[in-house]
Amino acid sequence: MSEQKRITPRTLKGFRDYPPEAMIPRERLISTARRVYRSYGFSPIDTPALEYLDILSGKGGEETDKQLYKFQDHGGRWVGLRFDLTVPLARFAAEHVNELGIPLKRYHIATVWRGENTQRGRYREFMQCDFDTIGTRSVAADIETTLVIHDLLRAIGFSDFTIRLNNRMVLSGLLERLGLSERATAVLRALDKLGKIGAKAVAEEMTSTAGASAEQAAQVLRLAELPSGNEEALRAVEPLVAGNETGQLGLHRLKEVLDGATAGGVVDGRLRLDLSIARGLDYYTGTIFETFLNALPAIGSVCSGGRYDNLAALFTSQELPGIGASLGLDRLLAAMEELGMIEKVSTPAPVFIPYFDKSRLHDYLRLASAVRRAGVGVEVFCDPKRLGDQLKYADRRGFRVALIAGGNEFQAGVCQVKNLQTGEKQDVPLEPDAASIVAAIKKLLEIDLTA
RNA sequence: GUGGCUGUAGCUCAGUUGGUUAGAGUACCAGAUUGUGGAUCUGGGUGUCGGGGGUUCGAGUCCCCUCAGCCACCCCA
Repeated sequence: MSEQKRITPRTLKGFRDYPPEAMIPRERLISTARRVYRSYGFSPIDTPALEYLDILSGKGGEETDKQLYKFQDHGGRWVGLRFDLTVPLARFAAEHVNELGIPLKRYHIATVWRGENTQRGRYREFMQCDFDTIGTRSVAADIETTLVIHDLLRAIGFSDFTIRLNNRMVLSGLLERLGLSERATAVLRALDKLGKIGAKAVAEEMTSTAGASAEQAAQVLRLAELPSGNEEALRAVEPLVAGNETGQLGLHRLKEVLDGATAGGVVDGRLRLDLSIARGLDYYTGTIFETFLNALPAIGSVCSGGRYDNLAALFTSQELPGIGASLGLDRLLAAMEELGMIEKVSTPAPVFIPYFDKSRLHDYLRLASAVRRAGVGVEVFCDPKRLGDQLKYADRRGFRVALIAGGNEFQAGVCQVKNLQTGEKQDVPLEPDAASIVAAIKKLLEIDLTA
């Protein structure tokens, strides 16, 4: 026998395997997002992972360019892996709006790649769950976007979170008045760090890096000192944008979004005006969102987005205004893991049937398929090992119910339905359609859900 | 991309100033039990000490490089 050369199994930095324990909550989150998006009428789309490089790098940020995974394909074409879902959406919209019509409401749940340094909740391959409404400037879309973010977080199981709301036009108006329009990007980038590094450090960065005067920096920072109540904050902003049309328009829209969200059922306190959020991406032009978990603000925004005037300017002369947001699935999962919200289960099926009596395989299979027909997942163990071992397996995987039947049960025409969480068991008549057994299972599963 | 910290069994970790054959708990596997698991008992170490090179009589331990993880910067989900 010759020695076989083995390759060390490993994954690239920032790329991960997802074992069942990780994949089950992941899939659950994806299906929650899908359900919420669909409930507002957003339709699914998908686009290729690989695009022509000029399409991806067209937007042109230097930072973006550095993070792009790019290479030449077999035909010598320069291609790249998408690093977000917005640029592919722009290309998609430019190609297909005329067939699909406006407004185009789509969601897109897919993997993206960024070759940047890794950190907790930050990977090189991760999944985004985007939804966007394209082709309208109506405030109704801004409000709806707010409601979707809110419903999404609620549906996932959070109640303690804050959606921070801002409008780029207010910032622009203020900067115009201060004569800082030229330096807007750098100033806003500094302002965006307010929550993290504090007012003093922000002021310093504004004067040193962004080239603002101390007086200008102080003026910008007054945004941070706004009262915490939304009504009061709105009133306080008024004098700051007085006489500036852009700023006033932005302020008006903020008010409309706040009122609309309240009408749509967003509880007071979950949506907060915060003029210090600026978002890194510079294609946002109006409403901006960032969502933080109050229990874990350090992990950053888990759902961000905003309004843009002209999504596809790079690809078409047709003007396509829109608004949307993106749920950071992997970041959110990292947060949920840390908050103990991830149930340790490695089976997606709730019911377990031990392969108990060697001669009864067909009976087990029949029973399993009857239960499946009733819409409940069942696993039949595949080796007739000792019952204790099989139950141990079921326990480790997180099964909720076991259907145990051996010679005694078959003789008596019953099946033992066992609650694996409490150990309680009961004998239930074994019928051809397993109706009584299904009823017993459903009852158990319901009780567990409400507990 | 820059800087700092870390890396020993699947997991959590111990391992003395460099010294012989690298340990514990837990998990896992096999069995005292051919009918009942989530804390019974018994047996089993499952390890390229992240990888490579160097110093040394001798390296898990010291030095260099590299890979990976965490933290900060940057940027962002």
